[in-house]
Amino acid sequence: MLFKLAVDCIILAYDPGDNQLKVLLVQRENEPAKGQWALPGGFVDEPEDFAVTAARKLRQETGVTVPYLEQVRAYALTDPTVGQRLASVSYYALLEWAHYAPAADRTHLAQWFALPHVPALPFDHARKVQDAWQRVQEAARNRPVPFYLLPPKFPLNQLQRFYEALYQAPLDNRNFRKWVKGLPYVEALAELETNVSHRPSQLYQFKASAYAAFGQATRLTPY
Amino acid sequence: MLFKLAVDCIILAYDPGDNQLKVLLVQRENEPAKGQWALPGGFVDEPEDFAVTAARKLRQETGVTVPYLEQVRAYALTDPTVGQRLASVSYYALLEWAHYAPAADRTHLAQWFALPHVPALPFDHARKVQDAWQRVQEAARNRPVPFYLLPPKFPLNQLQRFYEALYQAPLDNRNFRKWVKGLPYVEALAELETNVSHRPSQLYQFKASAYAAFGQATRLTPY
DNA sequence: GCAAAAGTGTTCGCAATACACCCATGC
DNA sequence: GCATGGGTGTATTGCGAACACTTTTGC
Repeated sequence: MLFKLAVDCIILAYDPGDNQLKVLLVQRENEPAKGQWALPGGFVDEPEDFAVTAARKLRQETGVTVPYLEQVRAYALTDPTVGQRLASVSYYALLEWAHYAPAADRTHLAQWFALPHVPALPFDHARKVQDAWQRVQEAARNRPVPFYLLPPKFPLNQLQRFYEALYQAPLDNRNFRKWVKGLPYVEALAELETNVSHRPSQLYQFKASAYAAFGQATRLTPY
Repeated sequence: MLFKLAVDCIILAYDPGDNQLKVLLVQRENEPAKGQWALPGGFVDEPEDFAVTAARKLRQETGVTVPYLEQVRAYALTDPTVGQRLASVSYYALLEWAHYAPAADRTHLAQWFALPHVPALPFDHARKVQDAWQRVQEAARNRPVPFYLLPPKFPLNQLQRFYEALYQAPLDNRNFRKWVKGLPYVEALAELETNVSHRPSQLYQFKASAYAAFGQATRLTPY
């Protein structure tokens, strides 16, 4: 028994404009579900690792090049209208918001949607988005996820709002700052925001070098 | 491009005899890797969910019926000698040691191997075992994994040795017992071990009813 | 001077860790 | 009575949680 194999990409970015985690969707140009918003992806049609296929499809459809893709899981397509046997493997990627620069030769219209407000999605894409989101939440407990999603320099309150968006829960500002200051891989810069109509915030950055040693020892998520 | 899709099963059980987590392997009866120990599994050849296929293959090859299977992830088979495109999806299951009762009509010789000492495995099976083990370790942080692996009645020290086997790390006996006694879903029985040449241990059991409420709140893993 | 967001300390309770000896049984 | 594994308590420490006001800037 043979299968067509599809890959789906859940591209996530943190929009500092409205402090929301967003997922990139494309408008389908073919049946089924033509015209609807859906996850970018496509059928595996080259003898290469699925992640490579996923990155290529993503590049074609959205014009975005992502640095890496992390597998979420495989799904047996349950749609009873498809006669042929189908399976799909989904991947998530974390993208810095400012790096979103769709190439001109993309084949689909792409748009960001805030995670708690994604539109109704065809097939099992809604579930895939949920699964991926949950995986990122879990990943953030073991790895420095915000490193991939925040700009190189950021104020602490932005980091806090990122975590609030990721876990959809408010955090105590003082406890949060206390926690961050204990982290070995976040360092303060001697630089302030400018041109804001309120007290300017100090900027921070991630120290990539300090990551390697951690992951087990220090707590990576805020309270 | 079409794929043959395989499923692989990582069946885990806790052997109270030597206090080790073990994985069930079968001896391959066909090429490639004929005669070697490998994970039970096979090609998906029916239009059904992969997990169902996995359970059926498992039943055929080892004679074991497992209550459920949990997906680990999908793999693109990287073996360059296979001309045809192959993918595989692996599943793990947790089995109570005493429930291992292979049916007579099984097609392969099956044997348990202690997790830290699995033999060299063909294909990418070694990696699959490692991935599955890690997933079980993670699952134990959110779900009552020992419930599936220990007998209905067990002494506390057996539970401790299970956790020590799972995480390959020694635990402090007094702290462990203190922790267990705080769990709402482990209850002491008015029953003792018998016929042991030392002080008999008290038996405990899991209270299935108390699981539902937890998973987030109470810490599920020992120190 | 006012609006808007940044930044700052302390207290309390509990959970995590470390640690050494007595107990009950079979032989 | 001795070998074997089962069982017990306390003190310390550091982290998680709760909580309200002052500071700096642009306009």
